[in-house]
Amino acid sequence: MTRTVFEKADVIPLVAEVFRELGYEGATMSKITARTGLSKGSLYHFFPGGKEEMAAEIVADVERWFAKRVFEPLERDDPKEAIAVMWREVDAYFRSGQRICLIGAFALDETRDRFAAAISRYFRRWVDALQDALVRAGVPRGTAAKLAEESVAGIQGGLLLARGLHDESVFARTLAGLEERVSSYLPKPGR
Amino acid sequence: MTRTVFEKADVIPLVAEVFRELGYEGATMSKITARTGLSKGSLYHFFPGGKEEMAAEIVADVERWFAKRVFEPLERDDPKEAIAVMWREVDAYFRSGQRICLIGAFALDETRDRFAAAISRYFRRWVDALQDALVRAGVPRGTAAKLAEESVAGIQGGLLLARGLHDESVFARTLAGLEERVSSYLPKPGR
DNA sequence: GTCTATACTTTGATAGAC
DNA sequence: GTCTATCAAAGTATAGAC
Repeated sequence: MTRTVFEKADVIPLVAEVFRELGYEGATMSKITARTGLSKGSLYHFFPGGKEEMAAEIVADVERWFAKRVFEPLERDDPKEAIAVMWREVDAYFRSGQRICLIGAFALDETRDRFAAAISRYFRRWVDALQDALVRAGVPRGTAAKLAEESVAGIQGGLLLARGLHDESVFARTLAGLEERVSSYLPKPGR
Repeated sequence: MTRTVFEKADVIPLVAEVFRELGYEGATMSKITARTGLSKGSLYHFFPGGKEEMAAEIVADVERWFAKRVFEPLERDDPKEAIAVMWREVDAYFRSGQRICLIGAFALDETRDRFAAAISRYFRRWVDALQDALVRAGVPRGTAAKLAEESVAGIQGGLLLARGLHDESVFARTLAGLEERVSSYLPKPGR
């Protein structure tokens, strides 16, 4: 008999995928046990607070991932390079449009109110970090603010439309279009 | 004693608002009765098929609304004028960012699979109608395709980001940015 | 077309054995 | 740390009176 023993760090991404696919309300305990292979006993062992605690930890985990791979580079590294890294990381994270943004999905219904602070912090930091990088790259502040907001919204919209149309290539084109547009505003050898 | 008697046509927008706010799974019968004031008896009278039938009729209703106010004008009327009408109607429909797109929200989780055909038809027609109008307005086909996809994705992303940030002005800026961008591609007195 | 009362299922959560 | 068994609450849906 094979028995798999998990640590919490292994469990989070597993459960996260279920919430991502089904949404907060759709992710029932029985669906989570069925799709992860973990029993209710195990799940409540890791998350005594139940669903709410699970989702909160998942949101925090997503936030940490983006902070490390996207936000911090934008805030700290060479801006043009960090922006290039962003397009690459975002494409990989969302599996070129096959995956949606869990935090974006939570934002759309009243699930938002449960995690309002974390959700707005996530989007706020993304927009601000991108804007900051653009300014450091030489883009005027006002233009940078517009481009940053447009990019984050565009990414979310591209994911949504790709899913709605059952056509992941929509996301690839969205990302390529945004990258080209942003690049055209970068001074020097950009355009 | 006041007793309100409804017709189905009055009930649909009422119930639609609950689905829009709570999502398909979040919109439980008791929440629907609580928020609409209609009892379960009335609801099952109008929708014998229960939740699934309600949501299907709501999706069809949204589709009809957009067909009449947005898609048909884009397909039929003076293209530049129809595009201008689109920005105006979309802003009004989504209450300048205070409301989200029910069909977009359905697209994000597995609710999509229940209504896959209607959802993809809605987005497909929107993108195609806009592209068609742009072509008729003199924009090259490839550019028009890109702009149309970008606009529909942008609108959805703007709604999502506005909600995530608790800041409806994001949607106003998104819409203004898209309109300006699209206009810049229109020949003649556009730019 | 409205409603309340009821049947039955699923849900979230707990207890306790291994 | 894993699991199964159990419970109260909430879920969908139905029946039938007005």
